[in-house]
Amino acid sequence: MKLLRNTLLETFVAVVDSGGFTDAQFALGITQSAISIRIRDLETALGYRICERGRGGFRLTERGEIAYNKARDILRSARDFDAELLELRGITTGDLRIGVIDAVNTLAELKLEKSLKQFLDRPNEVRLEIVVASPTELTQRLITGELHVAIAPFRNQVAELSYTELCQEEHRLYCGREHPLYDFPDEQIDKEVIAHYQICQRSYNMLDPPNLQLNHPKAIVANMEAMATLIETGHYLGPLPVHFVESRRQSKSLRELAPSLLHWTSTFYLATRSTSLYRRAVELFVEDLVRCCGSDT
Amino acid sequence: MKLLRNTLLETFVAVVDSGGFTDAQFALGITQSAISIRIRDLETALGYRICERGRGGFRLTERGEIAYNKARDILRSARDFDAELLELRGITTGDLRIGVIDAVNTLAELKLEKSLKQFLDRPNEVRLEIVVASPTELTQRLITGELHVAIAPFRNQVAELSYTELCQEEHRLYCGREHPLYDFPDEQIDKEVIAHYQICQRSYNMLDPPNLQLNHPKAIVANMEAMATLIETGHYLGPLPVHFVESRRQSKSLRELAPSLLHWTSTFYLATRSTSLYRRAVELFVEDLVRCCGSDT
DNA sequence: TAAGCAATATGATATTTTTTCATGTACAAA
DNA sequence: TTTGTACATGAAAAAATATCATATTGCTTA
Repeated sequence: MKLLRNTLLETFVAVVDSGGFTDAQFALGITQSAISIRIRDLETALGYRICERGRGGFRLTERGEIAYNKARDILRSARDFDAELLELRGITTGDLRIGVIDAVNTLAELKLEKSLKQFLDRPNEVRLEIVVASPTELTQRLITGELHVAIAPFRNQVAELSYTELCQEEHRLYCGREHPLYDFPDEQIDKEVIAHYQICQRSYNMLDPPNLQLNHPKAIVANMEAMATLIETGHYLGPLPVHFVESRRQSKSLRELAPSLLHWTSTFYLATRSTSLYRRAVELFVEDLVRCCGSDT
Repeated sequence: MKLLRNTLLETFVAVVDSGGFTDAQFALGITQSAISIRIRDLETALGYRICERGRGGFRLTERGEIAYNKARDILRSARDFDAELLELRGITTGDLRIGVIDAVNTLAELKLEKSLKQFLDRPNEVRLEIVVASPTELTQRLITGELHVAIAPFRNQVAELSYTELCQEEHRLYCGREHPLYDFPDEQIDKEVIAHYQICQRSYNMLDPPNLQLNHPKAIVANMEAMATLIETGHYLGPLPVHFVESRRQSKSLRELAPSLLHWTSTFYLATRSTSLYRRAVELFVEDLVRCCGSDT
C-alpha cells in the first residue's frame, strides 16, 4: 500500500507518458472516463489547463509542461519516502537508481556485476534502475535525487556529493588499421609525431591524454563506442580504456601507440549525496560495491 | 483543493501534535473513529506500530518517532509543491517560512516590518510563518527546506545557500549599574582594564568583541534578552546591539563602555537556498526586503 | 460538405472507500 | 469494584470514485 496517494498526478504523468488518454487506460488499468475525470479534477484544482487534447492530438500546455516535470519529481521523491518508511520494517525495498558512465561493464576492477549480484542475492524487494550518462549529467541527477548513486571518473567533485574511490582505469592512445601510424614502429612515435594527426576526444574532457598538444581540429564524441568507430575509420587517433579494447573483437583492427610512452589512468569514484536520506537499499549496495572493489586491487 | 492527498500522514502528524486521538478530532475535524481507522491503516501499510495509545497515555514508538519526523518533512514539501504548481496561475500562495535571529525587530536599518507590509499589501493567499533561531539553526533549516529565507549575521556561509547583504548592526560593550566599571570614566577604560572582568557571550560566537582577551570564565547566552539580563545583574560585561539597548526602558541601567574604543559592527544577510525551487511568494518577499534595505542606508 | 472516425467528455449507475454513530473493550485511578 | 477516559469496532450512512453507455467535437476523406 502507498503512504501518499497522488492519484491525480500519477494519472497526469501516465497520460503524458502515453501520449493521450486512450493509451493511458492500459498503463493505469482504469477506463478512459476515469482518466478524463481525473484530468479535469486536476485542472480544476490547479486552476489552469494542463494539456490540449481531442482529435487534434495530445499536447501539453506551457504550464502543463512545467507541472509535468515537477509532478515527476515529486512522485519520485514520494516513492523514495515510501521506501524510507517501509524499510524501517527491516525489509530492503523501494527504488535503487544507479547511474554509470558508459563502457563500464568491461572494467573488470570495478566489480559492478559481482556487487550487484551480492546485493540482489539478499532477500529484497528492490526495483533496480540503471542509467548511463556523462559525469556531468550524473552529478546533476544525483543532486536532484533522480539517482541514488553514480559511478564514473568524476574529475571535478562538488560539495553536495561525497565520493569514494573505487578503482583505476587504464587508457592508451589507439589508431585504426587505415591510419598512417598503424605500421609505424613504436620507437619512432613520440608526442611530436602524434601532434601531426587529428585526435578524437570525449565531450566531457575527462580522458584527455595528458600533455598532448592538440593543434589539429579534433572530433568530439560522447560515447565510447562512437570513439572506437571514429578511430576505426583510420582518420583519428583517440584514447580508449584498455579493458574496452581488449574485450572486443575489433581489437585487432586497433593498435596501441607507444604504450610505454602514452598511457595514463583515471580514477573511478562512487558518488552519493552527502546529505542523503537514509535508505537501506542504497546503503547496502554502496557497502557491497566498496567491499568488492576493495577486496583485491 | 490539494494535489497530493496524504490523509494518513496528515492524521498521524496531527495526532502526534495533539498528543492523542481525542484532541486530534478537533484539529482534523473528523470523529475519533475515523482517526482510529486511519492510524490502523497507516500501521498496516507500514507494517509496524507507530504509537502506543490507550488509557496509559499516548507515546510514539521508536520507529514511529522516525516516521513522524519524515512525515512532517514530506508534508511540508508537499505543501510547497502544491504552492509551486498553484502559483503558475499567477496567484501568490502557499507558505512563506521566514527565519530570523532574535532581537531583530528593533534593528531599524533592516526594514523588516516595512518590507513585510509591502509584501502583504499585495493581493496574496500566503500563510506566513516566522521562526526565531540562531544562525546555525537557520542555516540548517534553510538547507532542509524547512525555511524559505533567513535573516541573520551569517558569519560562516555555506555553499548550498546564497547570501545577500542587507545592513549593518552596531555593537557596543555594556555593563550594569552594579558593575564596578559603571562609574569609571571612559578615558581610563581600555582592553587591559576590560580583561579583568567577566564577559558574557552569545552561544554562537558571532558578536564577539574583536580583539578582546577573554581570560575569565564567561557566561554564555543564546538570546539577546538573556544577555541583557545577565549584564543587568552587574556581574558581567557583554556586547549588545546599540538599537537593542536604545529601544528599551532599561537602557538607563546599562552603560556603554568606551564607545569610541569598543565598537564593532556585524553584517546582516538574507540567505536562501541556491537551488531553490521557484516560488513566487519567496521571490517577491526577497525583492521587497532587498529593495527596502537598499533604498537608504 | 456531409459522413466517418478517433479522441475525449458526460450522465446515470455501480462500486469502493471513508465517515459517522452507537457501542464495546481495556485499563488506570478512585 | 467502580468509574471514567481513551481508543477500537461493527453496521449503516455518506462520499468519493469507478464503469458503462452514449454524446460531443474536430479532423479526414470521399
